Amino acid sequence: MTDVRRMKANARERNRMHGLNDALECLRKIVPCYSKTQKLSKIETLRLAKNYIWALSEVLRSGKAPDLMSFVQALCKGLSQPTTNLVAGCLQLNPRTFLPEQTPDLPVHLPPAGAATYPGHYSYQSPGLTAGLPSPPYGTMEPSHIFHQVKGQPYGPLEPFFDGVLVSDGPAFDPPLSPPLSINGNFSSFKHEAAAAADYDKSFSFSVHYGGAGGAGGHPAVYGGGGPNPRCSELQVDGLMGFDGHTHHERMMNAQLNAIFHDS
DNA sequence: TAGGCCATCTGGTCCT
DNA sequence: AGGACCAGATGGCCTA
Repeated sequence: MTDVRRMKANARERNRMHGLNDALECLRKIVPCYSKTQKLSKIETLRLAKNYIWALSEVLRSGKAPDLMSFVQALCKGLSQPTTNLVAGCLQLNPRTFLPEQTPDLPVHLPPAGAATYPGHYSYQSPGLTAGLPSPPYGTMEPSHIFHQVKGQPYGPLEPFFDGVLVSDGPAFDPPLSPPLSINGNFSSFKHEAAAAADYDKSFSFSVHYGGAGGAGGHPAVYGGGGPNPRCSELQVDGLMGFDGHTHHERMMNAQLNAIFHDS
């Protein structure tokens, strides 16, 4: 191969890998626990994404709001200890509470009671939960990032699962960097849980939210203060990274999910 | 210093 | 023939 052809091939390969990395960066922002300062490695991003998809599939399959412990356990399956700690840190979880066999003697550093906090989201408190914990600042993840807020109820049916597990008091290191994704779904509308659903919205209303910039729950750094991320064009085309909440893609997803749940 | 992660280069293979 | 894709090799950077 001539030098010119080789150089052109190298440039193409570089470009291709940049595209791959851009897509991976988009994936990092979609999976739970996105942090600009503590980036997940490529392999950990893929593992976490796989676990996230699996966990959400299980939620859809079972039609029930899962408990937080099971969900986080599923998220952390196969992840390295530092990544597990990061996920735990994002959720204000003590890894020992959901991975007892893995981390039997982890030191726990919980924030002092009454410390300042960002209203409405849970943040991680330094120092790290374990010796292997990456340095702060950590990413943060609202409970609603995983599950949803039911009408008129701050964190809906999952709120009890956060009791004694999550710590909502404590200084925040970062505004939430993960897209404040929430899956709006009233799992309690199934027949066997009809009673519990009495106070909830009876109609299924699934939607995936990527909140706009601004406010403590916003995403200004990632989304450039309201503009789309040019690196995620393939997602924008489909509307997944939209700012207005209800894109075509999202409506399609809602329709499909609603169909699934109404058929069941 | 070792190990992990990453970007880049390179040659091979497959497809259009 | 040229481009896309892939995997191996290599070297740099960072952290424990």
